[in-house]
Amino acid sequence: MAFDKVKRSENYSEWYNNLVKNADLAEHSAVKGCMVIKPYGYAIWEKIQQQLDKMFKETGHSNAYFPLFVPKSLFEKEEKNAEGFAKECAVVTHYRLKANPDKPGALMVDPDSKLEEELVVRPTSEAIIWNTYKNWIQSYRDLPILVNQWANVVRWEMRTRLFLRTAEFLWQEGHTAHATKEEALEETKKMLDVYATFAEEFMAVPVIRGVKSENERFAGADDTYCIEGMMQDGKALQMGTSHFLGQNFAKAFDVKFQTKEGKLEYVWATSWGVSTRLMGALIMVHSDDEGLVLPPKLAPIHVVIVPVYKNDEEFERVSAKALEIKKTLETLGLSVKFDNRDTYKPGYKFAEWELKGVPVRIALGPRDLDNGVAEIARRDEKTKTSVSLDSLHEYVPNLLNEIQINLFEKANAFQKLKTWNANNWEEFTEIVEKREGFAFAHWDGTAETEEKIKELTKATIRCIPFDRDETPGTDVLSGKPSIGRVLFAKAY
RNA sequence: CGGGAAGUAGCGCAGGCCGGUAGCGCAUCUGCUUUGGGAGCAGAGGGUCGCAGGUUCGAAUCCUGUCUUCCCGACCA
Repeated sequence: MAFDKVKRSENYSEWYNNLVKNADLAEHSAVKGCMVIKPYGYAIWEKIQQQLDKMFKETGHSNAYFPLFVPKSLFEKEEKNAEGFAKECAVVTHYRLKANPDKPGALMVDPDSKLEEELVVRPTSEAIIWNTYKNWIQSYRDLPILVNQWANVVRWEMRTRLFLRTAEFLWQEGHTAHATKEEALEETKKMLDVYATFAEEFMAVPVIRGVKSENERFAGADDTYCIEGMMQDGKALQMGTSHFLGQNFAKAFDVKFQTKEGKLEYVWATSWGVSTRLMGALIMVHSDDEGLVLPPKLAPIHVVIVPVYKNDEEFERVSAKALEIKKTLETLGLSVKFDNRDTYKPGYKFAEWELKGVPVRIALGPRDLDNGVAEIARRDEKTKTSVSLDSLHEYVPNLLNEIQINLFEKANAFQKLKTWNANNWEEFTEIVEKREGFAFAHWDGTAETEEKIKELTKATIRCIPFDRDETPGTDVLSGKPSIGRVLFAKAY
């Protein structure tokens, strides 16, 4: 185990990279831009999946699975969507290898195995799904269709970072079909709320909900809703999107249904997704120089028990009590690890479990047993207290709740601290470039101004918040009239 | 995809200019002593120097190509 000591405040991106590797979350693979998610990192992703999946089911959705490959002819049907993704698609052109006659032991693509039609490796699944939905939908009785899939997708990125942007990543994509525009809009909003609730209540990350500007909108959508979180370097991270697709895909794939009145109409669509990028957010929002800090609700291990002892006899004594505590806490639904490795000293274990972000540590030694207590350390505040053994079954669950709340409140306070109204260009550049935070500023609503601001400062419109200040004003750059403030920030 | 840097033991690095067959710290293994914040001592094991060519009697070192990573830029539904 390596314990790299690059401080968060000194080099944020190096700190992030080291943390991902040292906490055993993920590593690079032999494939450019693709990562290996290691067991501990994957365990966190599984917690994320389980909770989201539950929330999807509670809102009436079912899981299904669609193919990895999309025939090019289907992919290109919805023009804007195809255009948007064209530059980053992996394409399968052949289906066979053969021995290379010039190089013993080497293989080559068999030129005789060229596919009649190229297959696009899905960067997203709208095309294959809408081609399928066409067969599923005849009448209003077939609607709505509320389907989600957990899958991998590929986007050929030029510059990658573990979890934040990789060529292949894991995500879920919901794809729904509705009889009316109102219902589809309601679905779009509902799923964004699911994401926001998940981010705030489970990841302990406060998010700003809003609509994307036309520039930032999903290609093929009429509207894209999003949640945006603030990382500890003041940059924004898009943590989830929900798209109102209008009738764009229904028209492209000719998906019509017969209404009660017997008329044929195009169906209305939504799609929504979150990805392994959430892992990046989780890491960047809470962690510190000691390593990962996990909110209890997503921690694979809630409590680690570290025994302290001098000899076999003491170990036996401490061990017996530790196992008893483990059992008690597990009965309460907690995940408890008893670190009884004899090959490491307590101090080493403390540091290791801190690196891995385990929310609560219980240290237990002979001295504690004599006093009927255990030493409880919380990862978020790095404080320690002695707690009576008799009260652990109440103290620990309460502490976990407190940590969950504390992490959200700290993140929330940080976000508020680093968010300002920018009333003129000077203030705007000061906030975005020097103070490194979020700026609520007036925007004239044009793509030109948006582009220009991006060119000058690298800040983009993260979203037009749903609950924005709608006091009219003048654009921070162009001086033209604005009907309300929008959220600007540098983004990942 | 453009500019810069890097790749040598599991991890972090030295060696490279001036070619002679590889070293340090941590980790690992064995033994003893240890164990309340990253243990000590003694001994041991582990590397075709990213990969492929080339120059040379001889290449980690020089040359060419290639792959991967990092930083900056362009791109990022």
